[in-house]
Amino acid sequence: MLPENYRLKNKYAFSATYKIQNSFYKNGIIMFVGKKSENIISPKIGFVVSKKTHKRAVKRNRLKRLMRESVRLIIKDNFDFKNTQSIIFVGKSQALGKSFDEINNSIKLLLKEIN
RNA sequence: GAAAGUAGUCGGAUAAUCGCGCUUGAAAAAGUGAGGAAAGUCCGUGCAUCCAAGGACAUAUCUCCGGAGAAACUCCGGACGGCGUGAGCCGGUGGAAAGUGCCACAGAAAUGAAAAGCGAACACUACACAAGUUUUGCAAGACUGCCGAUGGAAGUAAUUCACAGGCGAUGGUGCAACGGUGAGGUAAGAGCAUCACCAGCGAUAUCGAGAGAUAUCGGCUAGGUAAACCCAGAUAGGAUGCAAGAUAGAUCUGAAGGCUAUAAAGGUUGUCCACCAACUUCUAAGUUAUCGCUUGAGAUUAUGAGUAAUCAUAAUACUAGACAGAUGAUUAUCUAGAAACAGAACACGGCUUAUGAGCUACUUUCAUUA
RNA sequence: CGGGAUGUGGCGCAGCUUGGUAGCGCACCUCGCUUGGGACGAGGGGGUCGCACGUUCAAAUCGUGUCAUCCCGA
Repeated sequence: MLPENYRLKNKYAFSATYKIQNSFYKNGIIMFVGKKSENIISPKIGFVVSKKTHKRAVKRNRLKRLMRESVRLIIKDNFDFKNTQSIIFVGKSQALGKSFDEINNSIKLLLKEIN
């Protein structure tokens, strides 16, 4: 898990982020970007791989962990999120079974889209 | 040496860097962190709340015997049946001489077996006869087949008879035709108070705790289907599942109408009796925390009892407990050049299914050599 | 976590209760009709009933297990 101030937690935060409908797609990963506001130190980030993507829990967990690890390394490099409140990454079936390098590149490309 | 069977084991390891959950601690830090199936949810329980604590019927589940177990579509040992050359494996395995139903097609007949048909009159088709169709009647005396002993008829006789009589063998149909195969026997035949072997039924004796096994005798035979209804026996308080539920805090508001009669409607198990509760309109609020939560019908080791499942006693350690939900990423080396199936969400006992590369023990069959 | 349903030609559905013949519509192929096409008419092909085992003389149908898909409740 990410450090506690980076976690996107409750149901209202998730649905609020989805409602903005500001999304980007790359290699089986969809990124939803939430509102912007001043005085935000760290963005809240959530990861979703639904049961419809794959039936087996092991494969869903694997994709989620790879995405989380990639984001963790990016945060460590002091990436500038430009005062974004919340971000959600949704894994789709095209991303299943890919290596860490492929996932990492996709997420880096997606995060460049934030303005 | 090859091919099998059974039981068990293993379920990646090491190092470096960057990280996560929980516990302890003031902090630094230390400890600890998925499975053999955690899966499917197919059974059975604990635990929790609510209803009932009264009765009847219905309903559901189970079904060889003994034992184990909290219970189980559970396990162990045995019996019987089936499969396999064998080691072994598989089996929802009570009752069809209580009753009902079903057994397609074929066949005379599918279960009180047997009608393998026959005769006559009238009508129709037809010129008529022959022949056919239809209708009606008949009940073991008749018909097809086998036989011609006995009796009868014909004939000198051999012999013949759609004569009486005897028989249910043979042929055909079908999964199945009121025991099977062979011999004797007979005119031909037949379980035929004839025989041998076998199946089945009943009785008796012996062995066994029992399922059952073995032997002898008897009469001389009763179709299949209960994973069709059913019968018999046994068992079962019901509903809802940890998002159960408990505690604390916040909220849970306020107002008006209705609450007499009839009918209808809700809940408690499917029904009945019986019992319990209540509605409508306007209006207000709603991102909580802790417990339940892991010390247990537990685990490991040893000893004892038992064929075994399992049980008893003693010692040892405490070993995930999250809540957008922890076990990860990268690199290198190795087993084996690329590690399968797969992720705890209250817990436990089973069953079922998925699974890479090997290893160990015992057993069987075949081949080769001595 | 709990509950329910479905699986049958290429597609959508009957048949299962009460076991013996797998059928209907659309689509497909051939022929006819037409100057040609469509429509119409006639004829034809194609499925072993998701999979496995069992009960039975006989299974799409009955029983058990298993796989997949869909839906509902908290």
